[in-house]
Amino acid sequence: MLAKIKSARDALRKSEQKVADVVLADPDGSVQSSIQSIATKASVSEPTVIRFCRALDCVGFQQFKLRLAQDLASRGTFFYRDVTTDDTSKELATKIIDGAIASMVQVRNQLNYESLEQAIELFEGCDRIEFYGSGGSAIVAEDAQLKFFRLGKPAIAYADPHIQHASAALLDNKSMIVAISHSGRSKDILETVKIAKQSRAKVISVTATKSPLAEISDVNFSVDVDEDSDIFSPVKSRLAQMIVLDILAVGIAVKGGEEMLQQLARARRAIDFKFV
Amino acid sequence: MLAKIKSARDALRKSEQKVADVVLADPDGSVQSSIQSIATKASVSEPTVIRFCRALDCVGFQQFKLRLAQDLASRGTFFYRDVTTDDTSKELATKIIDGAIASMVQVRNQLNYESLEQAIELFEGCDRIEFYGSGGSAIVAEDAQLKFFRLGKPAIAYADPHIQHASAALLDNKSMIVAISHSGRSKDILETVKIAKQSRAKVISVTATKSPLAEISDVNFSVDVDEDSDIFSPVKSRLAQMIVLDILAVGIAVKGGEEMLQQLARARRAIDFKFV
DNA sequence: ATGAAAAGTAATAATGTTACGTAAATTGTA
DNA sequence: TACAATTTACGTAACATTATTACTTTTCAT
Repeated sequence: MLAKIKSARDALRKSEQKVADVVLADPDGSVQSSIQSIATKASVSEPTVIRFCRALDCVGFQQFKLRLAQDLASRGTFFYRDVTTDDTSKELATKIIDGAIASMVQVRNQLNYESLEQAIELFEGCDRIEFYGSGGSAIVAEDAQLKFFRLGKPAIAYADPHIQHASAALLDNKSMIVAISHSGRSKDILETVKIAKQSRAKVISVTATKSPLAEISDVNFSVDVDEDSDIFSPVKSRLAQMIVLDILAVGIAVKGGEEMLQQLARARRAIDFKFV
Repeated sequence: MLAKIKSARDALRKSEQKVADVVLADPDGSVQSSIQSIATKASVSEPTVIRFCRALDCVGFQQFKLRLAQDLASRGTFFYRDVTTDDTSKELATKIIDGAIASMVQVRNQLNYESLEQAIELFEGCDRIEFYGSGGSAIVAEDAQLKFFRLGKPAIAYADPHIQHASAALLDNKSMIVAISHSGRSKDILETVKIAKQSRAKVISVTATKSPLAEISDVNFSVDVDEDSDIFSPVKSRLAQMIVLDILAVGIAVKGGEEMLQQLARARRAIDFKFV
């Protein structure tokens, strides 16, 4: 949630930003405050605080406070202290893994189940799915392709922006695309999505809350991870994105019932001869 | 908090016990309920619920809810239970994430730090590194390539077995290869590694303990993940492999000192213009 | 200058909390 | 044992706080 506020901050309205700053400055205090005291601290009106909460995908102030509280609680369990140059290899490994776990816990707490169900429904109405991502997100897109094509519909992943554009132009209203981006601000992916929308394809995104990409998507899965700790290696956001898409894939498989289960088993047996 | 309720339960008054039972029966639901709905569910009055909260050292219902929420967020059970077809989307997501976390914890417990240091040392003596993996492991290999080429040495990933063979034949004793495989029994990857060894390259593997692949490698990172639970989607072993390689990459970067840090920062700035 | 978006005011609804009274249980005394 | 006296448990209803909605004013961009 804290990461979510940080990444959404710039996309918020002026007085909502004031609220964001107040909360970020003292998260622990905020979870115990009423709407009134936060409004006063930020010198804004109370409805503005509510609007702020809504902008962060919460239904109201209470839910916002609960989520924030949970975020703070899980922060304490797995310290994601940054790696330093004088760590022993054991400390290093522990820090990295704990950081990864912390971001998974965050995903668990912030995942929007409505989005999940919407996405599943959209998928069922489509006859093909394409995954777009560049750089690190290209890995996630490919991983998703592997998962999804076992579900019985054509699934493709493109990393090259030019090919993404070309492919997006050829979609129709029975197509679904999944745009994956850490920041949600990559020009290439935004352009790709615009083209896909012109083709009337359904757009799912896996990116930062309130980012330009999230705003133009039909359904967004918010994945917000602290930038700071990514200096050495941006593995955390990638893991988070992968797990979100895994949940989506499994959700679809489960909805598909017995039939789809057998399909999955068949896909697995098909490669058995490859092993000693 | 849950434990607290349980142990305090018998010392509570009769109607407060009813409240305790309601909360214990559905803690997740309770944190989202109002005092009223809990009172109704327990067939007691609202003040009784407050008294119940006070008995648990909370100043009011709100504080109780916050504490309970934090408790739930940080409860570190993470026991993996298999996904079933009648899970709600929430249960499903929770199970998948818990499974992923469980496998991370497993990595943390079984990671061999000696192997880590050996691998770092081997890397320092090499002037190039290649990653080989097929199927799901190809994703991991590509991810590793992204991480490692920022460290200043040529890094390549190959998914195609034929190309792997060809490339492995062209290595020398200043080369390092990383073979990634879930089972460690893929004929293709075993063949690739044999060729690489003939070329005198150093062989690191990320695979199952005691598997054929592990046995013929110079250094192995054991990654063992339950097969059974992979029916729907084999994301867990992939996450585990990725995190192991991330630890290796960060370990190398940290050993590289200030110089390498600047290199990483440079790599990051180079793509800034891509964003809006 | 006009319209759309943003922020605030004031009324309303909901929720939590307190004060008080009644019923039940407990204790002491005849 | 019976019957008050006293304490404890619980609920009712009034109250206060807090969140939310509807509406108005302001601000900004065109």
